[in-house]
Amino acid sequence: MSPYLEKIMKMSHLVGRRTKDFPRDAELKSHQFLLRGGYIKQLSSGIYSMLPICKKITLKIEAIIRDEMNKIEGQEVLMPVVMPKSIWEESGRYSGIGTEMVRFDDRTGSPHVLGMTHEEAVVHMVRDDVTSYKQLPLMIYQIQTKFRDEKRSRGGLIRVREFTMKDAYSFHQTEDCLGEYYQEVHSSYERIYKRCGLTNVISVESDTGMMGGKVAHEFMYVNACGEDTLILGEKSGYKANKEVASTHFKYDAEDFKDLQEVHTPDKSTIEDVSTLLGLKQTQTGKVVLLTHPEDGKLIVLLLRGDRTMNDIAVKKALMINEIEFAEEDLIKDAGIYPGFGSLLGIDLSKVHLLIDESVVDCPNIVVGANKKDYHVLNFNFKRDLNAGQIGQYSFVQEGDLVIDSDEEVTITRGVEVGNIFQLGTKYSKDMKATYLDNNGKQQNFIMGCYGVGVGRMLACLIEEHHDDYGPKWPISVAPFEVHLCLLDAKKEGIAQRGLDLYKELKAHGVDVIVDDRNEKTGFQFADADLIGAPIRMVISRKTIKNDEFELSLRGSKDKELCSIDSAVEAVKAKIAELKAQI
RNA sequence: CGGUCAUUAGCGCAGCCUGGCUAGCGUACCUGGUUUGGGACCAGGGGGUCGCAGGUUCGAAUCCUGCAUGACCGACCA
Repeated sequence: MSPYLEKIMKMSHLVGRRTKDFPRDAELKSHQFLLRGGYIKQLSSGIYSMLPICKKITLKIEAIIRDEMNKIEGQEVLMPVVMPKSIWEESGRYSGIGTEMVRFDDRTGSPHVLGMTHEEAVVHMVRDDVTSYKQLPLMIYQIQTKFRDEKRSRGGLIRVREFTMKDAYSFHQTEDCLGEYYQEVHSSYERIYKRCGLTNVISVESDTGMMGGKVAHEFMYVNACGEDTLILGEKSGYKANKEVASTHFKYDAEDFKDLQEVHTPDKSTIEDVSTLLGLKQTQTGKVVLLTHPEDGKLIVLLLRGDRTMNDIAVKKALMINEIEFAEEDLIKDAGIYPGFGSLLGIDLSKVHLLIDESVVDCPNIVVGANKKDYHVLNFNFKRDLNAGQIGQYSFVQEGDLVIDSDEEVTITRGVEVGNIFQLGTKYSKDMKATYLDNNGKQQNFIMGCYGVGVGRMLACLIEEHHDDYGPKWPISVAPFEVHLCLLDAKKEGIAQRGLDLYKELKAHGVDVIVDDRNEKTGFQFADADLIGAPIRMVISRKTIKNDEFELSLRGSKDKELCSIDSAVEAVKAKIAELKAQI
């Protein structure tokens, strides 16, 4: 081999500067170590370059994903990052998606977008190609770059604008077939996380969001740094994203008391009113006032005072994409007095009325009186209003009961590292993608789609596996299996013996990096800790005397001495041992 | 989208309030030497459009205006 090429994968030539300085803007451990270890370099907000050790980890994660996708008969493809506007118009999403999709014109002025997901592209790919039921079912996947112009990227690789995603799309004749395949993918995902060494992952029911469709699950890495809130019933096995979680309400029956006005000067917030009247916030009601984007009418949502509007549920109930808070004029038009708003005595035909389940049976609550400085005691929905569309329009909160159970919910946080959706025929209908069934009749494909965020998973792996000095990579995804430190490299032939061993290990397929720099022990060890290879080998003046090296695991104080002559066997045995543990 | 703060060498920062010689410190980097089991030491050295654009001034890293970029926090409670 050329002497120039031989320098590769030696610490002296590794690109990616490690530093003991803590980056100023990094809060999360994963973010700190990714920067301190020379894994990533930020180019812009939420846009990062990946340096060699990070790319190596990514390749290993991708190889595991690829292997699992192939096991469930996936066919790997590559779709473009840049797509013409036209296919996004076909699906109707061009106007449905907001500014998170980057739009631009090419040199001829024809409009294009950057792909943030690839349902449109895959349907375009398949619809003229797959024409017979005999070709179904099938699954197509890719590992590719997505760009989403997020409002706020943060936390290193946890939330970014440009990222690598494995996305897969399946096509079926029947809902049953989709349902079965969906379960296959679910199991496949469980194997992916396990093989990568990410253990604390659960799947939860989730919102279908911009994807459309009915059934959906998200795979959540459970950790406080997560941006999603999870609602769990530990005994009943209930698991859902807060966005779609349901609860149920139980109230002790009370006699309905008479409505009664009460003077509440300048007290317009729930907190002030409940304090003034000596009531709990659960004994109050409030209205949230919104504008309907299509007919411009006021939306009135009645909630128990302590609860928070679930905007996703509201949008779903009214089948709209956006909601905004109502302007004061619109509120007054409907006959509602801001700050003391109420539904008592207003013309209900002028508004969209949504009733949260929390108030339906909640007895004798305080609500606004619709005039300045007054509230009304003892409102009872069924007696005093009994109108509107009842549903769950508030988020589940601490103290709520798990649906169909008397257990209190457990609330925790998670990072979404994967998602699976049953799309049904949404895209195949909108984009006119059909095949001929065995009766020669045209049918729309029934579809599913399945995503895994590669970089986000990498960051979660650091969150799960690290100590004070750096990441402790599971051997299946580690940038190197073995980190070989040569101490006192100038002395007693250590450098030569070490580099020979390094070449021998490489020749036997061991993924090894050698620290060939003439650096102090602590300096080398600190770098080794930041790189986080699971196995460490050391050759030094002490060990070379008996032609030995020292073998230890990342983060462990236990060391054993082995003969260099039998190093390959010893290291391979250790690698096998670690792999067997995953 | 709103608020707050920031931007000076690869990284972390000082200098700015009160304008003034060649812009400084730590770390990292280069050369030579001594060192080597948890981030060594000595000597020498290289590296800066002080985020950008205007303005004030004899003179701007420093004062003023605008812009850009980034970070953090917030975004139902009428």
